[in-house]
Amino acid sequence: MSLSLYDTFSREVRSLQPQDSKTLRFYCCGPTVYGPAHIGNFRTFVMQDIFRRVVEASGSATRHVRNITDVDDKTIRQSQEENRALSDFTAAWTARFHEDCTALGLLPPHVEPSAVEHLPEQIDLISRLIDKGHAYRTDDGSVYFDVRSFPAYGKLSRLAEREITTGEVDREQSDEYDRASAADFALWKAARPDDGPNHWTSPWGQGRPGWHIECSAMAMKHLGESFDLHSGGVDLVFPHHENEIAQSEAATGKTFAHHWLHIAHLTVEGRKMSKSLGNLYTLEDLAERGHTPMELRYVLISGSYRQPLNFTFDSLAAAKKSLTRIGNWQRRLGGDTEIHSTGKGDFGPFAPVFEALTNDLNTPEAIGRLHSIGRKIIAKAEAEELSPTETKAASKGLSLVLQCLGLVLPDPKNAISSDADETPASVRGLAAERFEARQNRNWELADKLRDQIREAGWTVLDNPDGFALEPVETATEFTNHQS
RNA sequence: GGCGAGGUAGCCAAGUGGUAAGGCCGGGCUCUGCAAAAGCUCUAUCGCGGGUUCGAUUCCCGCCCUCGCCUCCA
Repeated sequence: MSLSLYDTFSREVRSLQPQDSKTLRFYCCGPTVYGPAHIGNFRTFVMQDIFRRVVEASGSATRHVRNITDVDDKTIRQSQEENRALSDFTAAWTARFHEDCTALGLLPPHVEPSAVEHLPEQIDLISRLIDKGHAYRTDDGSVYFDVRSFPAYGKLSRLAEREITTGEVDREQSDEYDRASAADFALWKAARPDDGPNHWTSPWGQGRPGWHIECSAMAMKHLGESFDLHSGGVDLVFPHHENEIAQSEAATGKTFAHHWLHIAHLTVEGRKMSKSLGNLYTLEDLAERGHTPMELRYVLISGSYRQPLNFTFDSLAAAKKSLTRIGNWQRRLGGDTEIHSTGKGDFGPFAPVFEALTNDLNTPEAIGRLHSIGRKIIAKAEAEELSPTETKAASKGLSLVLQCLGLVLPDPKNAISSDADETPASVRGLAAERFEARQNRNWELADKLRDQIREAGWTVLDNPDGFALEPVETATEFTNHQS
């Protein structure tokens, strides 16, 4: 395996190797399930997915753990407001999250632990910290991590202690929990009246876990006390990951994660996403505008994960075009019928694409190379300068490379016969008739039938060997809706 | 204020100490009964000012501007 990857901790690009030289074990901070995830969240998950695919295609096995945060301020507050049981509430949003992930072609993690299902592990970890003098209980029954007991605190985000503790005064006032030092953070929060029934028994009384502790406990349980890589969005560097390091390493004395991967944020039309700006989009929002999840995936990988990426509806439209184009190449090369479960294999002429991915997951470079290599190959194919062997190699390489990128293109064969979708049989019948008319060079009838199909709300697109049908809206819906 | 990232064609976005990938849009062309696709092709000297160098967009300094994080937001 030869993947080099930027590491937030050392701040350099380092070669990544599984510690046991077989299985790369990594943890991803998952979603808080209190609403639909937005496209910015998915940038992180998509990049983590690419990471995994590249590792696996490089010949290493993976163990991928991504948690579900189903107990915290937001889930509790929101479920209370809606008068729903917390578990029902989070189960529904978890299901929605899974649907979105599937639509985006994300490989499911090997383990997807939930925070409420790991309370014993969290309580145990907190106890260890108290025993070692790294945590203390307050009068109200909460437990805090004592930042001063862990001198290395701040090493990931490189904040000197002085900076950590200044500027805390305002917030401390509004915080209902009392703590010894402003930088200390909650491991266990005592139950409050507005938590409703959402509290659990602990040695320190009724309450619930703090946010950070769940990831430490679950990562350790499913990956061991020391594992290969941890990742999340950049905003998690501080405080979340900093706190995870503190808790975990204070408890175990071992290096928590050996490599830290952080994905930069997505901006929308040049601005930070926020509810007040009304530019927080979900997959559903994009679908309403006629865009597919794969188009979004393409956009999300069109920039370097280390740089903020500017999402625009123009780029979504561009993605649609590019995907169509690549799909056509696939068809022209005859398609690749073999299944490549792990993405391992001979990339043939597309090897440089994969190579770009192993260089710090350079997805934009990979896409660039994919286009230039693909174009050349198709030109040769058109000129009939491609031998059957070369065609096969190109077809397989293209298929493998697309798999590494997680891009699933619509099967052109399905589009031609249009039997896999919800096209009405009547429309399909008309289109079939029209195809026959065209074969007989009966242009008059063909044009008439096309008009009829259009009246039924469908656009018919001719191919040399068949036809495709598209609803009229989606065929024309790619203008920029932003004002 | 602290820490960090960045300013590359109309838009999105890579990259390199030796005169800039790719995609979209736009122009030209080919093919196509029409329409749509598809294929080919054209379009930038890299925020500003210095410095180092034979040579900088790429390294250093200064300036201008944008953005992120700074306690629970991917």
